[in-house]
Amino acid sequence: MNWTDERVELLKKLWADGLSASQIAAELGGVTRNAVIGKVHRLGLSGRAKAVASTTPRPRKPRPVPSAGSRPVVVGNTALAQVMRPMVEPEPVELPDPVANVVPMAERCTILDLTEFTCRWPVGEPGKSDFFYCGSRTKTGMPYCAYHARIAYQPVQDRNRRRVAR
DNA sequence: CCCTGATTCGC
DNA sequence: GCGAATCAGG
Repeated sequence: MNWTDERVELLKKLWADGLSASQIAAELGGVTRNAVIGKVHRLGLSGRAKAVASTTPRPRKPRPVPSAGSRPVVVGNTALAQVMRPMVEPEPVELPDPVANVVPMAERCTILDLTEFTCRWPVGEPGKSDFFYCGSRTKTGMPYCAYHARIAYQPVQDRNRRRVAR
């Protein structure tokens, strides 16, 4: 997944909106929060709000590298994220939310698995085989994980705006 | 332990 | 240029 102009633009927007790097990474799909942060720095967008006052120059550390068999390292379910992204015609309302596809497979659970600390955000069609709950960890006392909470409590038109007019 | 951004440096 | 690994901090 390369940094197309469109993705960079979205990154800039979300960063300006104050979203965290991990949230932006989930929104973009196919990238980690490290990738987002790295890009932010390369774009010169860093220094948002409270710069972590690390006046102390961080000592560098030697990097032991696997060297031999370079492992693939799969990050998240990038496959699903990729499928969702290339939405050619943005239909206003009934689009499946790209959000649904950022939920890691490992976290997904049924209603029976839900606890006080698992995200209750439903994904898919209830009754269908692909239906599940997010299952990610929630903030204490919250019904949703940090990411879905943000969406759940966002005004509807605000949620749609991005898809419609981006 | 969860999370945040910052930084380095092999690729 | 990219981003994993790692850091410092909340």
